[in-house]
Amino acid sequence: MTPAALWLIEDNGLFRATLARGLERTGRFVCTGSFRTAEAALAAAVPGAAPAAVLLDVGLPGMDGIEALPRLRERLPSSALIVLTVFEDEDKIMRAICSGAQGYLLKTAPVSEIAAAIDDVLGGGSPMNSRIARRVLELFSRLVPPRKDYGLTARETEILQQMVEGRIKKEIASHVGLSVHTVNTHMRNIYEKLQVNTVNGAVAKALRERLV
Amino acid sequence: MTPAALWLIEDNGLFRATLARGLERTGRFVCTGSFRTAEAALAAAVPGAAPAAVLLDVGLPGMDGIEALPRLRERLPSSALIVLTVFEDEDKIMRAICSGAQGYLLKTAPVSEIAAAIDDVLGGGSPMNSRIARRVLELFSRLVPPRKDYGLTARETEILQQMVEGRIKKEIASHVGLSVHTVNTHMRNIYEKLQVNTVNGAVAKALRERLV
DNA sequence: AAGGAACTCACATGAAGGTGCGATTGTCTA
DNA sequence: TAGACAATCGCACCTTCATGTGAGTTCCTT
Repeated sequence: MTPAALWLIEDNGLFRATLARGLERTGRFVCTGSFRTAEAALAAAVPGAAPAAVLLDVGLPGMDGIEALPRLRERLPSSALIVLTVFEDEDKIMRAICSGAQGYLLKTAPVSEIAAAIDDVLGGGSPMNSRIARRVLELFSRLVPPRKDYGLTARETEILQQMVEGRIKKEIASHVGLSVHTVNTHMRNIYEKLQVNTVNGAVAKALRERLV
Repeated sequence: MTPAALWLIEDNGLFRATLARGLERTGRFVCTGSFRTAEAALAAAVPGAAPAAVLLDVGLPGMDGIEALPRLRERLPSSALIVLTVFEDEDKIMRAICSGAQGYLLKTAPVSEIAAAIDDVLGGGSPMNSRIARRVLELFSRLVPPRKDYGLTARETEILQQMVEGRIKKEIASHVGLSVHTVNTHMRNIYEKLQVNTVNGAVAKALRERLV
Protein backbone atom coordinates (compact mmCIF):
# COMPACT_ATOMS: atom_id res chain seq x y z
CA MET A 1 0.00 0.00 0.00
CA THR A 2 1.39 3.38 -1.00
CA PRO A 3 1.78 5.98 1.73
CA ALA A 4 -1.00 8.55 2.06
CA ALA A 5 -0.12 12.16 1.25
CA LEU A 6 -0.45 14.55 4.18
CA TRP A 7 -0.30 18.28 4.66
CA LEU A 8 0.66 19.87 7.92
CA ILE A 9 -0.41 23.39 8.81
CA GLU A 10 1.24 24.42 12.05
CA ASP A 11 3.10 27.56 12.99
CA ASN A 12 5.53 25.94 15.38
CA GLY A 13 8.36 24.82 13.10
CA LEU A 14 9.85 22.36 15.54
CA PHE A 15 6.59 20.62 16.28
CA ARG A 16 5.78 20.52 12.58
CA ALA A 17 9.10 18.94 11.69
CA THR A 18 8.93 16.47 14.56
CA LEU A 19 5.42 15.41 13.67
CA ALA A 20 6.27 15.11 9.99
CA ARG A 21 9.28 12.95 10.69
CA GLY A 22 7.39 10.81 13.15
CA LEU A 23 4.52 10.23 10.77
CA GLU A 24 6.78 9.47 7.81
CA ARG A 25 8.73 7.01 9.87
CA THR A 26 5.62 4.84 10.19
CA GLY A 27 5.86 4.28 6.46
CA ARG A 28 2.13 4.90 6.10
CA PHE A 29 2.34 8.60 5.32
CA VAL A 30 4.33 11.06 3.32
CA CYS A 31 4.21 14.79 4.00
CA THR A 32 3.80 16.55 0.69
CA GLY A 33 3.01 19.92 2.18
CA SER A 34 4.22 21.80 5.20
CA PHE A 35 2.83 25.26 5.96
CA ARG A 36 3.28 27.86 8.63
CA THR A 37 -0.04 29.59 8.02
CA ALA A 38 -3.47 28.78 6.67
CA GLU A 39 -2.99 31.42 3.99
CA ALA A 40 0.06 29.62 2.62
CA ALA A 41 -1.79 26.31 2.53
CA LEU A 42 -4.76 27.86 0.77
CA ALA A 43 -2.46 29.32 -1.85
CA ALA A 44 -1.05 25.86 -2.50
CA ALA A 45 -4.44 24.19 -2.54
CA VAL A 46 -4.88 23.75 -6.25
CA PRO A 47 -6.79 20.89 -7.86
CA GLY A 48 -4.59 17.95 -8.71
CA ALA A 49 -2.28 18.28 -5.74
CA ALA A 50 -4.87 17.38 -3.11
CA PRO A 51 -3.51 15.40 -0.17
CA ALA A 52 -5.40 12.55 1.45
CA ALA A 53 -5.54 14.45 4.70
CA VAL A 54 -4.71 17.85 6.13
CA LEU A 55 -3.62 18.26 9.74
CA LEU A 56 -4.57 21.74 10.81
CA ASP A 57 -3.67 23.56 13.99
CA VAL A 58 -6.46 25.69 15.44
CA GLY A 59 -4.18 28.28 17.00
CA LEU A 60 -2.59 29.80 13.93
CA PRO A 61 -1.28 33.32 13.44
CA GLY A 62 -3.25 35.31 10.91
CA MET A 63 -6.22 33.31 9.73
CA ASP A 64 -7.56 31.10 12.46
CA GLY A 65 -7.68 27.35 11.87
CA ILE A 66 -11.44 27.43 12.29
CA GLU A 67 -11.86 30.15 9.71
CA ALA A 68 -9.60 28.26 7.36
CA LEU A 69 -11.70 25.09 7.53
CA PRO A 70 -14.53 26.05 5.20
CA ARG A 71 -12.10 27.49 2.67
CA LEU A 72 -9.94 24.39 2.71
CA ARG A 73 -13.04 22.25 2.40
CA GLU A 74 -14.02 24.25 -0.64
CA ARG A 75 -10.66 23.88 -2.34
CA LEU A 76 -9.94 20.33 -1.19
CA PRO A 77 -13.33 18.64 -1.25
CA SER A 78 -11.97 15.12 -1.14
CA SER A 79 -9.28 15.60 1.51
CA ALA A 80 -9.92 14.68 5.11
CA LEU A 81 -9.54 17.71 7.35
CA ILE A 82 -8.21 16.95 10.80
CA VAL A 83 -7.98 19.54 13.50
CA LEU A 84 -5.07 19.59 15.92
CA THR A 85 -5.84 21.20 19.23
CA VAL A 86 -4.49 21.53 22.72
CA PHE A 87 -8.00 20.77 23.95
CA GLU A 88 -8.73 23.56 26.26
CA ASP A 89 -11.33 25.28 24.28
CA GLU A 90 -14.27 23.01 23.68
CA ASP A 91 -16.18 25.80 22.05
CA LYS A 92 -13.55 26.11 19.37
CA ILE A 93 -13.87 22.44 18.67
CA MET A 94 -17.61 22.69 18.48
CA ARG A 95 -17.24 25.40 15.90
CA ALA A 96 -14.76 23.27 14.03
CA ILE A 97 -17.26 20.44 13.98
CA CYS A 98 -19.86 22.74 12.53
CA SER A 99 -17.35 23.80 9.91
CA GLY A 100 -16.98 20.28 8.65
CA ALA A 101 -13.75 18.83 10.02
CA GLN A 102 -13.50 15.05 10.12
CA GLY A 103 -11.26 14.55 13.11
CA TYR A 104 -10.09 16.18 16.29
CA LEU A 105 -6.73 15.23 17.66
CA LEU A 106 -4.84 16.34 20.71
CA LYS A 107 -1.44 17.83 19.95
CA THR A 108 -0.23 16.26 23.15
CA ALA A 109 -0.99 12.76 21.92
CA PRO A 110 1.95 10.52 20.99
CA VAL A 111 2.76 10.24 17.30
CA SER A 112 1.66 6.62 17.22
CA GLU A 113 -1.79 7.68 18.38
CA ILE A 114 -1.97 10.50 15.87
CA ALA A 115 -0.97 8.10 13.12
CA ALA A 116 -3.65 5.65 14.19
CA ALA A 117 -6.20 8.43 14.23
CA ILE A 118 -5.28 9.54 10.73
CA ASP A 119 -5.70 5.98 9.52
CA ASP A 120 -9.04 5.93 11.26
CA VAL A 121 -10.16 9.10 9.51
CA LEU A 122 -8.92 7.85 6.14
CA GLY A 123 -10.87 4.67 6.80
CA GLY A 124 -14.11 6.59 7.23
CA GLY A 125 -14.10 7.21 10.95
CA SER A 126 -13.98 10.31 13.08
CA PRO A 127 -11.99 9.64 16.22
CA MET A 128 -12.96 12.04 18.93
CA ASN A 129 -12.48 12.57 22.60
CA SER A 130 -15.42 11.29 24.61
CA ARG A 131 -15.93 14.65 26.26
CA ILE A 132 -16.21 16.31 22.89
CA ALA A 133 -18.55 13.53 21.87
CA ARG A 134 -20.78 14.34 24.81
CA ARG A 135 -20.92 17.96 23.78
CA VAL A 136 -21.84 16.93 20.27
CA LEU A 137 -24.59 14.65 21.52
CA GLU A 138 -26.02 17.35 23.72
CA LEU A 139 -26.09 19.81 20.88
CA PHE A 140 -27.61 17.06 18.83
CA SER A 141 -30.46 16.32 21.15
CA ARG A 142 -31.18 20.02 21.26
CA LEU A 143 -31.42 20.00 17.49
CA VAL A 144 -33.70 17.01 17.47
CA PRO A 145 -35.60 17.28 20.72
CA PRO A 146 -38.55 15.25 21.87
CA ARG A 147 -41.29 17.78 21.37
CA LYS A 148 -43.31 18.04 24.50
CA ASP A 149 -47.03 18.40 24.27
CA TYR A 150 -48.32 21.52 25.92
CA GLY A 151 -51.83 20.88 24.65
CA LEU A 152 -51.85 23.80 22.27
CA THR A 153 -54.87 23.92 20.02
CA ALA A 154 -54.60 24.39 16.26
CA ARG A 155 -55.43 28.06 16.53
CA GLU A 156 -52.93 28.61 19.27
CA THR A 157 -50.21 26.87 17.33
CA GLU A 158 -50.99 29.02 14.32
CA ILE A 159 -50.70 32.19 16.35
CA LEU A 160 -47.54 30.95 18.04
CA GLN A 161 -46.05 30.51 14.59
CA GLN A 162 -46.90 34.09 13.74
CA MET A 163 -45.26 35.21 16.96
CA VAL A 164 -42.13 33.34 15.99
CA GLU A 165 -42.20 35.17 12.66
CA GLY A 166 -41.76 38.32 14.69
CA ARG A 167 -45.17 39.84 14.01
CA ILE A 168 -46.97 41.99 16.53
CA LYS A 169 -50.52 41.36 17.63
CA LYS A 170 -52.02 43.74 15.13
CA GLU A 171 -50.22 42.06 12.25
CA ILE A 172 -51.11 38.62 13.48
CA ALA A 173 -54.74 39.64 13.70
CA SER A 174 -54.86 40.77 10.09
CA HIS A 175 -52.82 37.81 8.86
CA VAL A 176 -55.07 35.30 10.53
CA GLY A 177 -58.22 37.31 9.93
CA LEU A 178 -59.21 37.88 13.54
CA SER A 179 -59.66 40.84 15.81
CA VAL A 180 -56.75 41.93 17.97
CA HIS A 181 -58.83 41.03 20.98
CA THR A 182 -59.10 37.45 19.91
CA VAL A 183 -55.42 37.21 19.18
CA ASN A 184 -54.87 38.70 22.60
CA THR A 185 -56.97 36.01 24.23
CA HIS A 186 -55.19 33.24 22.35
CA MET A 187 -51.85 34.63 23.41
CA ARG A 188 -52.93 34.59 27.02
CA ASN A 189 -53.85 30.96 26.70
CA ILE A 190 -50.55 30.20 25.01
CA TYR A 191 -48.70 31.94 27.82
CA GLU A 192 -50.52 29.90 30.39
CA LYS A 193 -49.90 26.62 28.61
CA LEU A 194 -46.23 27.34 28.02
CA GLN A 195 -45.76 28.82 31.46
CA VAL A 196 -44.38 32.12 30.21
CA ASN A 197 -45.60 35.68 30.32
CA THR A 198 -43.98 37.54 27.48
CA VAL A 199 -43.90 37.18 23.73
CA ASN A 200 -40.23 36.52 23.66
CA GLY A 201 -40.54 33.91 26.37
CA ALA A 202 -43.06 32.07 24.23
CA VAL A 203 -40.95 32.49 21.10
CA ALA A 204 -37.85 31.23 22.85
CA LYS A 205 -39.69 28.21 24.21
CA ALA A 206 -41.28 27.46 20.86
CA LEU A 207 -37.99 27.57 19.01
CA ARG A 208 -35.98 25.73 21.62
CA GLU A 209 -38.47 22.92 21.86
CA ARG A 210 -39.37 22.90 18.22
CA LEU A 211 -43.04 23.51 18.88
CA VAL A 212 -43.45 25.17 15.53
CA MET B 1 -15.47 6.06 46.70
CA THR B 2 -18.79 4.26 46.90
CA PRO B 3 -19.76 2.07 43.96
CA ALA B 4 -22.11 3.60 41.37
CA ALA B 5 -25.58 2.06 41.13
CA LEU B 6 -26.34 0.47 37.79
CA TRP B 7 -29.39 -0.96 36.12
CA LEU B 8 -29.21 -3.59 33.42
CA ILE B 9 -31.99 -4.05 30.92
CA GLU B 10 -31.25 -7.08 28.79
CA ASP B 11 -33.42 -10.01 27.82
CA ASN B 12 -30.69 -12.59 27.71
CA GLY B 13 -30.50 -13.79 31.31
CA LEU B 14 -27.08 -15.35 30.99
CA PHE B 15 -25.47 -12.28 29.45
CA ARG B 16 -27.16 -10.07 32.00
CA ALA B 17 -25.89 -12.11 34.92
CA THR B 18 -22.40 -12.39 33.46
CA LEU B 19 -22.18 -8.67 32.84
CA ALA B 20 -23.55 -7.83 36.28
CA ARG B 21 -21.06 -10.12 37.99
CA GLY B 22 -18.19 -8.78 35.90
CA LEU B 23 -19.04 -5.18 36.61
CA GLU B 24 -19.56 -5.74 40.31
CA ARG B 25 -16.25 -7.52 40.53
CA THR B 26 -14.48 -4.30 39.57
CA GLY B 27 -15.70 -2.85 42.84
CA ARG B 28 -16.75 0.35 41.09
CA PHE B 29 -20.34 -0.63 40.43
CA VAL B 30 -23.25 -2.29 42.09
CA CYS B 31 -26.24 -3.56 40.12
CA THR B 32 -29.35 -2.39 41.91
CA GLY B 33 -31.71 -3.31 39.13
CA SER B 34 -31.85 -6.13 36.63
CA PHE B 35 -34.67 -6.28 34.10
CA ARG B 36 -35.69 -8.50 31.26
CA THR B 37 -37.80 -5.88 29.50
CA ALA B 38 -38.01 -2.11 29.20
CA GLU B 39 -41.53 -2.23 30.59
CA ALA B 40 -40.31 -3.82 33.81
CA ALA B 41 -37.58 -1.19 34.18
CA LEU B 42 -40.05 1.63 33.55
CA ALA B 43 -42.34 0.26 36.24
CA ALA B 44 -39.44 0.33 38.70
CA ALA B 45 -38.30 3.79 37.66
CA VAL B 46 -39.69 5.81 40.53
CA PRO B 47 -38.07 8.95 41.91
CA GLY B 48 -35.68 8.25 44.73
CA ALA B 49 -34.41 4.95 43.39
CA ALA B 50 -32.63 6.41 40.36
CA PRO B 51 -29.40 4.62 39.42
CA ALA B 52 -26.30 6.46 38.26
CA ALA B 53 -26.48 4.71 34.92
CA VAL B 54 -28.72 2.39 32.95
CA LEU B 55 -27.33 -0.11 30.48
CA LEU B 56 -29.98 -0.76 27.90
CA ASP B 57 -30.03 -3.35 25.16
CA VAL B 58 -31.49 -2.13 21.87
CA GLY B 59 -32.86 -5.49 20.82
CA LEU B 60 -35.48 -6.10 23.48
CA PRO B 61 -38.71 -8.09 23.23
CA GLY B 62 -41.80 -5.94 23.59
CA MET B 63 -40.85 -2.32 23.79
CA ASP B 64 -37.77 -1.58 21.75
CA GLY B 65 -34.73 -0.13 23.49
CA ILE B 66 -34.95 2.94 21.30
CA GLU B 67 -38.59 3.51 22.18
CA ALA B 68 -37.78 3.06 25.82
CA LEU B 69 -35.09 5.74 25.82
CA PRO B 70 -37.27 8.84 25.92
CA ARG B 71 -39.49 7.32 28.60
CA LEU B 72 -36.54 6.35 30.73
CA ARG B 73 -35.08 9.80 30.23
CA GLU B 74 -38.33 11.29 31.44
CA ARG B 75 -38.50 9.16 34.57
CA LEU B 76 -34.76 9.13 35.30
CA PRO B 77 -33.64 12.60 34.28
CA SER B 78 -30.35 12.41 36.16
CA SER B 79 -29.31 8.89 35.19
CA ALA B 80 -26.89 8.26 32.37
CA LEU B 81 -28.48 6.13 29.66
CA ILE B 82 -26.07 3.83 27.89
CA VAL B 83 -27.08 1.77 24.91
CA LEU B 84 -25.74 -1.73 24.40
CA THR B 85 -25.68 -2.82 20.82
CA VAL B 86 -24.24 -5.46 18.57
CA PHE B 87 -23.26 -2.71 16.16
CA GLU B 88 -24.75 -3.80 12.95
CA ASP B 89 -27.37 -1.21 12.56
CA GLU B 90 -25.96 2.28 12.48
CA ASP B 91 -29.38 3.70 11.83
CA LYS B 92 -30.64 2.34 15.11
CA ILE B 93 -27.78 4.00 16.86
CA MET B 94 -28.49 7.26 15.12
CA ARG B 95 -32.04 7.08 16.36
CA ALA B 96 -30.78 6.31 19.82
CA ILE B 97 -28.59 9.38 19.68
CA CYS B 98 -31.58 11.48 18.76
CA SER B 99 -33.43 9.99 21.71
CA GLY B 100 -30.87 11.24 24.16
CA ALA B 101 -28.61 8.36 25.13
CA GLN B 102 -25.22 9.26 26.54
CA GLY B 103 -23.18 6.30 25.46
CA TYR B 104 -23.02 3.48 22.91
CA LEU B 105 -21.24 0.31 23.84
CA LEU B 106 -20.62 -2.87 21.93
CA LYS B 107 -21.99 -5.95 23.64
CA THR B 108 -19.04 -7.81 22.30
CA ALA B 109 -16.58 -5.61 24.17
CA PRO B 110 -14.77 -7.11 27.17
CA VAL B 111 -16.17 -6.26 30.57
CA SER B 112 -13.12 -4.16 31.43
CA GLU B 113 -13.81 -1.97 28.43
CA ILE B 114 -17.48 -1.66 29.29
CA ALA B 115 -16.57 -0.72 32.83
CA ALA B 116 -14.13 1.92 31.58
CA ALA B 117 -16.80 3.29 29.26
CA ILE B 118 -19.33 3.53 32.08
CA ASP B 119 -16.81 5.46 34.13
CA ASP B 120 -16.25 7.69 31.16
CA VAL B 121 -19.96 8.39 30.84
CA LEU B 122 -20.33 9.04 34.55
CA GLY B 123 -17.41 11.44 34.27
CA GLY B 124 -19.20 13.49 31.65
CA GLY B 125 -18.00 11.84 28.47
CA SER B 126 -19.73 9.92 25.71
CA PRO B 127 -17.49 7.19 24.40
CA MET B 128 -18.40 6.30 20.87
CA ASN B 129 -17.08 4.36 17.98
CA SER B 130 -15.29 6.55 15.47
CA ARG B 131 -17.47 5.32 12.62
CA ILE B 132 -20.57 6.33 14.53
CA ALA B 133 -18.89 9.62 15.29
CA ARG B 134 -18.41 10.23 11.59
CA ARG B 135 -22.07 9.58 10.94
CA VAL B 136 -22.99 11.99 13.67
CA LEU B 137 -20.72 14.68 12.29
CA GLU B 138 -22.14 14.31 8.83
CA LEU B 139 -25.66 14.60 10.08
CA PHE B 140 -24.51 17.49 12.13
CA SER B 141 -23.08 19.56 9.37
CA ARG B 142 -26.29 19.04 7.45
CA LEU B 143 -28.43 20.18 10.37
CA VAL B 144 -26.40 23.18 11.38
CA PRO B 145 -26.80 25.99 8.93
CA PRO B 146 -23.76 28.15 8.32
CA ARG B 147 -24.13 30.92 10.85
CA LYS B 148 -24.18 34.28 9.24
CA ASP B 149 -22.10 37.05 10.68
CA TYR B 150 -24.12 40.09 11.57
CA GLY B 151 -21.11 41.82 13.07
CA LEU B 152 -22.47 41.77 16.59
CA THR B 153 -19.99 42.94 19.19
CA ALA B 154 -19.23 40.99 22.34
CA ARG B 155 -21.49 43.21 24.38
CA GLU B 156 -24.31 42.94 21.91
CA THR B 157 -24.02 39.17 21.83
CA GLU B 158 -24.11 39.08 25.60
CA ILE B 159 -27.26 41.14 25.70
CA LEU B 160 -28.84 39.11 22.92
CA GLN B 161 -28.28 36.03 25.04
CA GLN B 162 -30.08 37.66 27.92
CA MET B 163 -32.95 38.51 25.62
CA VAL B 164 -33.16 34.89 24.58
CA GLU B 165 -33.35 33.95 28.25
CA GLY B 166 -36.57 35.92 28.33
CA ARG B 167 -35.36 38.77 30.52
CA ILE B 168 -36.70 42.28 30.21
CA LYS B 169 -34.47 45.33 29.80
CA LYS B 170 -34.46 46.14 33.50
CA GLU B 171 -33.36 42.63 34.40
CA ILE B 172 -30.72 42.55 31.71
CA ALA B 173 -29.35 45.85 32.98
CA SER B 174 -28.91 44.56 36.50
CA HIS B 175 -27.58 41.20 35.35
CA VAL B 176 -24.93 42.75 33.15
CA GLY B 177 -24.33 45.67 35.47
CA LEU B 178 -25.34 48.48 33.16
CA SER B 179 -27.97 51.17 33.10
CA VAL B 180 -31.23 50.49 31.34
CA HIS B 181 -30.33 53.22 28.89
CA THR B 182 -27.20 51.46 27.81
CA VAL B 183 -29.02 48.20 27.41
CA ASN B 184 -31.57 50.09 25.40
CA THR B 185 -28.91 51.47 23.10
CA HIS B 186 -27.34 48.07 22.61
CA MET B 187 -30.70 46.61 21.78
CA ARG B 188 -31.22 49.27 19.15
CA ASN B 189 -27.92 48.38 17.58
CA ILE B 190 -28.80 44.70 17.70
CA TYR B 191 -32.10 45.43 16.02
CA GLU B 192 -30.39 47.32 13.26
CA LYS B 193 -27.78 44.66 12.68
CA LEU B 194 -30.29 41.83 12.69
CA GLN B 195 -32.80 43.83 10.68
CA VAL B 196 -35.60 43.45 13.20
CA ASN B 197 -37.48 45.84 15.41
CA THR B 198 -38.86 43.86 18.31
CA VAL B 199 -37.42 41.70 21.04
CA ASN B 200 -39.14 38.65 19.79
CA GLY B 201 -37.90 39.25 16.25
CA ALA B 202 -34.36 39.34 17.58
CA VAL B 203 -34.91 36.30 19.77
CA ALA B 204 -36.40 34.36 16.89
CA LYS B 205 -33.54 35.25 14.58
CA ALA B 206 -30.95 34.44 17.23
CA LEU B 207 -32.41 31.03 17.93
CA ARG B 208 -33.09 30.12 14.34
CA GLU B 209 -29.63 31.02 13.14
CA ARG B 210 -27.93 29.91 16.32
CA LEU B 211 -26.32 33.22 17.00
CA VAL B 212 -26.21 32.47 20.69
C1' DA C 1 -80.52 18.20 26.91
C1' DA C 2 -76.49 19.54 29.58
C1' DG C 3 -71.74 20.46 29.98
C1' DG C 4 -67.32 21.57 28.49
C1' DA C 5 -63.87 23.17 25.39
C1' DA C 6 -62.41 25.98 21.74
C1' DC C 7 -63.07 30.19 19.54
C1' DT C 8 -64.68 34.67 19.16
C1' DC C 9 -64.94 39.74 20.66
C1' DA C 10 -64.70 43.88 23.96
C1' DC C 11 -62.81 47.66 27.36
C1' DA C 12 -59.55 49.53 30.52
C1' DT C 13 -55.16 50.33 32.86
C1' DG C 14 -50.39 50.13 34.25
C1' DA C 15 -46.03 48.23 32.65
C1' DA C 16 -42.73 47.53 29.09
C1' DG C 17 -40.88 48.43 24.71
C1' DG C 18 -39.31 51.26 20.35
C1' DT C 19 -37.32 55.38 18.61
C1' DG C 20 -35.72 60.20 17.82
C1' DC C 21 -32.18 63.07 19.46
C1' DG C 22 -28.76 63.91 22.06
C1' DA C 23 -23.87 63.32 25.01
C1' DT C 24 -19.03 61.59 26.90
C1' DT C 25 -15.42 58.33 27.23
C1' DG C 26 -12.05 55.21 25.75
C1' DT C 27 -9.32 52.45 22.16
C1' DC C 28 -7.87 51.47 18.07
C1' DT C 29 -6.01 52.58 13.36
C1' DA C 30 -5.05 55.02 9.05
C1' DT D 1 -3.30 63.35 14.99
C1' DA D 2 -7.86 62.91 13.18
C1' DG D 3 -11.41 59.70 12.59
C1' DA D 4 -13.93 55.47 13.29
C1' DC D 5 -16.08 52.53 16.46
C1' DA D 6 -17.57 50.43 20.79
C1' DA D 7 -19.43 51.34 25.02
C1' DT D 8 -21.61 54.11 28.25
C1' DC D 9 -25.65 57.17 29.89
C1' DG D 10 -29.83 60.47 29.49
C1' DC D 11 -34.77 62.36 28.30
C1' DA D 12 -39.19 62.30 25.88
C1' DC D 13 -43.01 60.46 23.34
C1' DC D 14 -45.76 57.26 21.53
C1' DT D 15 -46.72 52.29 20.67
C1' DT D 16 -47.30 47.82 22.12
C1' DC D 17 -48.06 44.50 25.63
C1' DA D 18 -49.90 42.04 29.83
C1' DT D 19 -53.74 41.28 32.51
C1' DG D 20 -58.29 41.63 34.97
C1' DT D 21 -62.96 41.08 33.80
C1' DG D 22 -66.50 40.41 31.10
C1' DA D 23 -69.66 37.82 27.33
C1' DG D 24 -71.56 35.40 23.01
C1' DT D 25 -70.97 31.52 19.63
C1' DT D 26 -70.29 26.80 17.84
C1' DC D 27 -69.34 22.03 18.21
C1' DC D 28 -68.57 17.72 20.42
C1' DT D 29 -69.32 14.45 24.11
C1' DT D 30 -71.92 12.53 27.77
